[in-house]
Amino acid sequence: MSSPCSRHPHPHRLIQQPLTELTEKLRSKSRKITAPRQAILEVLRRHQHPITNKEIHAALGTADCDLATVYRNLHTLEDMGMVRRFDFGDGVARFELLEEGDDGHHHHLVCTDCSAVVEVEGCFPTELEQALARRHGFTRVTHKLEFFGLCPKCAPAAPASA
Amino acid sequence: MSSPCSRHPHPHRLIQQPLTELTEKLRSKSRKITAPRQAILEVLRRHQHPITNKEIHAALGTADCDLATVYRNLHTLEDMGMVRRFDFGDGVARFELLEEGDDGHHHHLVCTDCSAVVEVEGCFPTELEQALARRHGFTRVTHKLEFFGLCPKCAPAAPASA
DNA sequence: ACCATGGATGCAATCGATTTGCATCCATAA
DNA sequence: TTATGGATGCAAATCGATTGCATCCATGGT
Repeated sequence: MSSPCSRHPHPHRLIQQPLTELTEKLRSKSRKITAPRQAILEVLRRHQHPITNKEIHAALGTADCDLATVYRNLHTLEDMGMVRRFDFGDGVARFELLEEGDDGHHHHLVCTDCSAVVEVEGCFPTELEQALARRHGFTRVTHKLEFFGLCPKCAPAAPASA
Repeated sequence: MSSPCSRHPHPHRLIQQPLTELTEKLRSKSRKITAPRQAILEVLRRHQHPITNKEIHAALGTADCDLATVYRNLHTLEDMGMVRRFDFGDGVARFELLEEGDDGHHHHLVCTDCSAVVEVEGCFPTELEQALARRHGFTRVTHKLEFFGLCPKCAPAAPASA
């Protein structure tokens, strides 16, 4: 779960939207613009990969706020459609800030060793999903999909040596 | 999370392998054949869909054994490749007993309302997975995929009325 | 600018799933 | 039959997440 690999930069999720626009969105939905809330949004804005409540809390630094407040705010932001929740199957929720108009539906390739994350471009073909829905009479069908493997830096041994 | 819908039978996962073969597999890997273990295997054998630790514990009935023992045994069985763990994203682990030679890789379509489960035939195209692995230098790439929606019995309103 | 008010926060307690320490037990091999 | 290491029961501990409650304060109305 530590991240030696996450050091090397992947070109993902550079949020262009300034903090002011984000807080404005809060105001427009009659949410108060508080210090903890702004700080949390700023942390999310700077992060390029899904981040946990605890990580957000740790990153808050000076603008310290209670961990429970972080949890509550992420629920709020999720309800507002400003962040998307991801589940990497390790029992910890992770969140990504969404740009205006982005529904955030995408997937990740996660290193099972160092937790390095690559955002997966493109998505699972929806035809299969629709066929599934039709075949079984389900409606409003969505899916959760994440890929797992060993990243280059965590690969077992040098491929060309020995 | 209750299951009004799970009543109507889906023709899935009828485990043919008798209990004796399963316990034999335990013996072959120098695992002791204890009463709790046999009872747990029998519960798993009868179940056609992923089942939680607590559900297994509840189903044990007479052959009551400690919940911690259920947890420990499912880890053991998972390590032995006899069961497969599934994650429906609700923070509870579920397990399916595997037939001899089955690696258990498949997916489910789960009703978000009543938790009815349909086993999804076929699997996500591995080409995309391999392309992903190649593109990012990952090895041993796998994936987790589950579908979610509303089952026919939980659908909002009668489609033909009103 | 002032006030009232409901949302927001801090703090501690609680919850639910899962794990673990430890003493005891027992299935199995010698 | 014995010893022995795995297995179990029980309780305590972990861990992520939620919640009750008193207090606070951002914001709208005046």
